Amino acid sequence: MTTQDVQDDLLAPDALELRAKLFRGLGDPSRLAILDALVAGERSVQEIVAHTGLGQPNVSNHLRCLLHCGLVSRRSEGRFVRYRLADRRVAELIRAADRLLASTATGLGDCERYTE
Amino acid sequence: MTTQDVQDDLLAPDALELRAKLFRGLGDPSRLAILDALVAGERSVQEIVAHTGLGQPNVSNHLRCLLHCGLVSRRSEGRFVRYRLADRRVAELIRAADRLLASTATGLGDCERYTE
DNA sequence: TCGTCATATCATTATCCACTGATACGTTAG
DNA sequence: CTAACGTATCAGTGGATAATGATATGACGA
Repeated sequence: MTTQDVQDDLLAPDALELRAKLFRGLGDPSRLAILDALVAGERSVQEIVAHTGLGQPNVSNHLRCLLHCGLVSRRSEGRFVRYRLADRRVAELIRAADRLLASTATGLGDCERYTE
Repeated sequence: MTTQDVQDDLLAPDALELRAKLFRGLGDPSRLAILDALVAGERSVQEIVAHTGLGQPNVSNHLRCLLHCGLVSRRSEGRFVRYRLADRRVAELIRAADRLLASTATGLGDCERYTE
């Protein structure tokens, strides 16, 4: 078994880092609330502010982050900017997480590691 | 539209928190490495240490966390404890994330918000 | 019974990351 | 052209979370 064969069994470190980044990106309640607002369709920043209850600069900053990593897309319409999910698999990933939460990962309710 | 109707359009705050916790739980490179080691099947703590290169107390602590939230399960075999993924949907969630990374969320490579 | 091995626990420390408030920027209407 | 509206930017502050090293605990073998 060559070194390459050994390595084939391991995930490349940067692939692991990318996964971690994606999950960390989704690990923020504010960004999840924003994505949840977008599951229903295209929305403006103000509509998202109203939907989530978050502050406008906060929403704008998170949207910039989500846009940069490619989870959402945007188009301008005069002074309004409308955001949407870039791919329906974003919603699918969140639904897959929900199914796991409902069936297996039931201990998160009384998790002591993460604050509520 | 009653208050209840309004609420129906919003995700319950604690449902959002649970999602955030699950994703934060997966947002750690060490825990992802551990889960990746378990995708291949049941392993002992030492095997996971060898596979991931992480310290033994570190692996043990993360396994405790994963066990508590329900993502992995364990069985004792003498002085050895063997861990495995509690549900194949854990691996499916990770694969769904990988597909998103490969196709849409391509900006995470040069993400400035999260360290590498 | 005791030493060894495998695993678990925890305090300390260091690092990571989100929100606010003020304000800048672009578009629109009068 | 200017004020108002919608959105974007950012420094400062505060809170969250992971790894280490030492050590405790339980099982096993001689």
